[in-house]
Amino acid sequence: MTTHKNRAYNLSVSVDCVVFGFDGKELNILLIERSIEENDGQYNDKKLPGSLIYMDEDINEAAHRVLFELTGLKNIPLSQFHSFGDPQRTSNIRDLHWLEKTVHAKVERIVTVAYVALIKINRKIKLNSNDTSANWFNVKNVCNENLAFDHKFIIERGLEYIKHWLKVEKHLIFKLLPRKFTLSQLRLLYDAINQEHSDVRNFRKKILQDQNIVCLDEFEEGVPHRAARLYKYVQKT
Amino acid sequence: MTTHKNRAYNLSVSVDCVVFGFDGKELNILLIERSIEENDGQYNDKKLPGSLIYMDEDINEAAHRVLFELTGLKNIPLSQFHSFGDPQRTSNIRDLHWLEKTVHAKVERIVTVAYVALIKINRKIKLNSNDTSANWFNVKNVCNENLAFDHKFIIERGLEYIKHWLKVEKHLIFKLLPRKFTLSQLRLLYDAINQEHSDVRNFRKKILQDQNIVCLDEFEEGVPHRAARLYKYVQKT
DNA sequence: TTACATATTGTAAATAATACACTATAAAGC
DNA sequence: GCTTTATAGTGTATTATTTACAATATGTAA
Repeated sequence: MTTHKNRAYNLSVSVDCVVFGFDGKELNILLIERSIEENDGQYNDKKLPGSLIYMDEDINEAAHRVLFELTGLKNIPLSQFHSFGDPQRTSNIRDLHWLEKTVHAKVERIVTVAYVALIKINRKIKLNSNDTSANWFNVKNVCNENLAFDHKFIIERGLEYIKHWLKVEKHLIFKLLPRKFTLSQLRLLYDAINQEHSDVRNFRKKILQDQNIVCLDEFEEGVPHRAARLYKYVQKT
Repeated sequence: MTTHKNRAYNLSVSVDCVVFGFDGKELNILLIERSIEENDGQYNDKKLPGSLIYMDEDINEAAHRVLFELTGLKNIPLSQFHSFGDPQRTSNIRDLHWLEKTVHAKVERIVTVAYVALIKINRKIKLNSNDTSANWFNVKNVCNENLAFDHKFIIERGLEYIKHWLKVEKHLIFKLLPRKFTLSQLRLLYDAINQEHSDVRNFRKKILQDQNIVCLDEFEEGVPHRAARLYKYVQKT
């Protein structure tokens, strides 16, 4: 067993937000693109919206603050899902230098508390700042991207978490859809999250049992084929 | 919104273990009883097995180490379930003083990462040390106990977590039972966790579908009535 | 021998899940 | 206006799962 000399009362705690959106076809995730100036040129990569918490700040509040600061998103229901505390997760010198420059302080080790959120993809995202900008990226392609720290791992765990979570709390899925949606959109979203291909008729049958899903007298517009009926989700007591 | 002056790079991170056991009738939890000497006499309360992590220690490793140090339990499968980071959770002066005395250091604020475990209640627990001792307590009565920090809240969340978790990963429940168990024990455990009263026949029918539960040619002994058959759980591929 | 306590067993009804293929409607191209 | 194309929308039969419900069996103790 390793021997440990010091109790850790001078490490840092951060929050990271794994925010999912749905573009009608595929699941997307909100990432911060960053540019790092280096001796041998510029280095570009992506990271989760996240930062260190303040000394007198609740971690949940911190998650909301950080998400707002980096993306402009406000009042997003964030759910804590896991904390990551491998000492090696901050071992990449590039990440550490960037962070120390950003927070103007020496950072030794960071334990991060990760949150997930499901939001509508058409929400307005903050405009680019000097060296970072927030954007949506297809979750499927994330494995090919350059990601900071252990953020690729955190995203995978976040994805597992929502998959599991939506099995139990089915209504949460509507947070990813526009207020008025078609049953095809809903089905494609189900299938995107659960990586399956569900039967159209059985899906409609099951879904329409839910009294919270109400049929509207409106139809989608601007499609080059028969327009689908719109539905909305209303939470009933 | 509150204004925050300092990034937190000098706070502490702890781990706390919510360890459940089953005594055949009720769900129990492993708590540390502690005695605090004060000017006006002795103060007794209980706390979760937990402590600060070391500076170069993984949080999962820390949870195992701390549980071993405080209870003597080794190789317990611990699952992280939530982190608690309200700055007010360490606002009780008595808790803070006790902790600072224990770790020989000044502590300002602690974010704790909580873990759950399900274990057999007959596992040997470490003998009492000078001012603390680990013991089993009925979960139902925990709300009437004196508990340190926000440990009452953490236990409630831990209980919700295992309830939810056992719905998905049903085999985990066997970690709470002796290797050989009766179907009544299993049913009482189910009911204790889920706060329900299941039908004897339907329960047996459903349970015995599981090929991993195998019927033994042995019966319980020393009961003042018809002895029940024993079963064991074997993980099959 | 009886009282007591818990173990053990089956069936019918209701509900939920699955498999499966054709018609309807709107826009676009000709 | 006719055809093509693309997606919307619909029903039924089969199987699997869940639920409700009560009498007999077997051991100890009085």
